[in-house]
Amino acid sequence: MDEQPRLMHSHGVGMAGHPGLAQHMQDGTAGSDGEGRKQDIGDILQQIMTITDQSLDEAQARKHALNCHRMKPALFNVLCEIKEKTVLSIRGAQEEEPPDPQLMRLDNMLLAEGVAGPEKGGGSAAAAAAAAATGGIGADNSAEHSDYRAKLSQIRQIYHTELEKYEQACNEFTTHVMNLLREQSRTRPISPKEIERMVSIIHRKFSSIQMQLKQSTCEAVMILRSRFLDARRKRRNFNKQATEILNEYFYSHLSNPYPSEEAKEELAKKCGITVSQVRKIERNLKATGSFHLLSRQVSNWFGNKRIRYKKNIGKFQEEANMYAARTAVNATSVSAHGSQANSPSTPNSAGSAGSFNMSNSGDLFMSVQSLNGDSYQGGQVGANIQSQVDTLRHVISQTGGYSDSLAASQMYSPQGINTNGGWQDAPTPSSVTSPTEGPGSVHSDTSN
DNA sequence: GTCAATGATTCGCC
DNA sequence: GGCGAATCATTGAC
Repeated sequence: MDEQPRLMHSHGVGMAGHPGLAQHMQDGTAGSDGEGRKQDIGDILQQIMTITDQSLDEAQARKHALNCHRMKPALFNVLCEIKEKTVLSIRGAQEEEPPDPQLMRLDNMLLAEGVAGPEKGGGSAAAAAAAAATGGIGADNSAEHSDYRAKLSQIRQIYHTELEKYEQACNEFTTHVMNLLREQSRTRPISPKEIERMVSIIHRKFSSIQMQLKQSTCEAVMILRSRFLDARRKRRNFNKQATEILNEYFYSHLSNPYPSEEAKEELAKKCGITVSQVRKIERNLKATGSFHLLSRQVSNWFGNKRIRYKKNIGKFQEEANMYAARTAVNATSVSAHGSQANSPSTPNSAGSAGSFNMSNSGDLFMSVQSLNGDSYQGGQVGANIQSQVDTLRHVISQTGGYSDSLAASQMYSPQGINTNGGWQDAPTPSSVTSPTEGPGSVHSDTSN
């Protein structure tokens, strides 16, 4: 096989038309027998076209014959020209792609997280930034912090190792392909531009793999952050007292268990929201001027309670009975004492605004009274009658022969959940007091 | 370790 | 913006 360089640039391509062929023809083979040459070219093309239909041995033999053919250099040049034109037309549309916005986002995020870019404390800085962003992690969580930093540093290390591997693999593969193409250029027309294009394709492929690596790293960082910083991870069960307060309210307002914002705040205060939670909330209140956070946990609790109660009334029957009985006792007490409810001398009377004192854990009944609004509403005992009646009805029904839980659960339906699955008589939640109050009703005492 | 309970979040709807 | 519903994630009992 001849050893002349077959890269297209070395063939002096550039004449109009088919200069390679023309050159060959001018080299003494043109002019005399034009018909014979046409026949030759026709034969060569025919052989090329049918080469894939032949067996390997046959093809090899034909290939050898083609390589030795006197017209081969000219044909080779023609093919080079055609190919170059085609490749250039393809390339035209692919020049200078803009940077991928997704890749930019990933890069920015990795930089922000301290995974990409110079070390400069890397994970530590990111952990500190994350902590600052959440604002909820103090010195008491320094152990978790160091753990977080360690894990982030681990991610960073893995990311850089993998990145190096990818870059190395990319370079190796590019070199390999270039060598291969140079080798193949001996037997088929391959232009340097084509090689260049192939290299850029390889780089694009590897950069897409790199993007996957960056994506995975981002995901890992996100998971790590959620693992250490997600509020859900800080979940603590409410203490028994708080649960009882909330349950008292829920079951005593079963016909409309939608506490107003004020009621939620009041409940939140009265429940055992931890000191740190309260402090955090207070900080937020100062910073934002919003009072919604204060009752967020209460809202969550009621949201969960409503849906879980509705889903499985039977399961909550016993609990409902217990709280209903307490409230019933409360109601009975209210009825029995009648006017005394307004007496300033009565601990839970109007005179004791904000006297809802759950520190006296033995006085749940009192708590219910307060929560039902008696002590807030300045003697509007009647305003709370509806919820008391609700629970009384329930207790009376319970003692009236409902033994199976299904029947018992159905018993609740008319007073609480309607047939559509919604809460019956559920107007816009207004206050901590009975739903029978007007929509605009608010506590007279929210200073507590 | 399993599993039920439960607080918190997310999403779609109104 | 609040709610219901679904889901996640943790706790605590066993």
